Amino acid sequence: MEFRKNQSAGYLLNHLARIFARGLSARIKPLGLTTGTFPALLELWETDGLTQKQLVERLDIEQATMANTLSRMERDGLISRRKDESDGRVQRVWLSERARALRAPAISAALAENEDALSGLSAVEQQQFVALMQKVIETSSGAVDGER
Amino acid sequence: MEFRKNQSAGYLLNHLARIFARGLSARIKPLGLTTGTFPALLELWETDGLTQKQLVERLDIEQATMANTLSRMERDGLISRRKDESDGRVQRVWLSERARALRAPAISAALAENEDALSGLSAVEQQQFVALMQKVIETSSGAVDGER
DNA sequence: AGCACTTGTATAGCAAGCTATGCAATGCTA
DNA sequence: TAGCATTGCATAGCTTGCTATACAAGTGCT
Repeated sequence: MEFRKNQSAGYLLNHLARIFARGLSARIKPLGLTTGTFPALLELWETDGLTQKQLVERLDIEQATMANTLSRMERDGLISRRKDESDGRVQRVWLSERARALRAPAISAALAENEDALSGLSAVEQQQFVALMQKVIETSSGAVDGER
Repeated sequence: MEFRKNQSAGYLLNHLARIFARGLSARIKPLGLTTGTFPALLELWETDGLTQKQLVERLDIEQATMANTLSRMERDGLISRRKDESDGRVQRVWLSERARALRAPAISAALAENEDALSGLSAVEQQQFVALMQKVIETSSGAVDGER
């Protein structure tokens, strides 16, 4: 049985994701942010007032995880959740002033982490890498419509 | 501030790692295995009797996580941990017969998941993708000596 | 209108990741 | 040899991911 962990995409992806997450976590910790809040914040910075369901769909994250993440974010003063006016089941998520103020430093941290972690690749290789990842995501069953 | 999540390596890696983990998890569940046990099993299938510390180093996983994972594996009858003969602090990890018997089906599952998830890439692109990931790992501060 | 079905969200539980801490064993130095 | 520093591992706690379940609100059908 021929199996080499460093030839396995699944193994390498898990390892890389952990490396990046550690790096990002260290950079955003001084901002009082954690990695799990980041994707949600990215969406909300673009469009405030999204429903939890919209976040779930856009980010391909399970509903229960999102509910828990949003609870923590509300606990930490990043968001508030308010019931939608026309549908009593729906919660809309609104950013706090604090969260809005964190946009620039948080994004700087993420860009710096990406730059740092990819510094061993040439500019062309970096583009290739990103393009290949995009393609795998688009062609996998986990694809989220309109991911861009 | 120009930030697009689908241009961010960190974001894409987190997403891909989750997609692969979901797929692998579903495939190894019937074997009674979970994704976190997989890397440790891979190492132990190659070399039985490794210490926890060796596993931690080889896999770039934090000691506490490894201790907990090994506890669960022992609970599930996959391994046993025994004190080293010459150093009272050291625990050596030994595979059970059950774990040995799971090697072939588990590796088949992983190979199938990789093949499936990467099916949208050509053979050349797949090689490129793996090579790029290897390179990022090797050049990052998370590199593990002799990873192969 | 009443009921069955669907939808959106919260909660419980487990795994897997990390940081922090504690304790026993070992190694080093005066 | 004794004291201190270091090492290996277990445990606590939190976050982040998933599956499963429960409940209320909403929708659609008869």
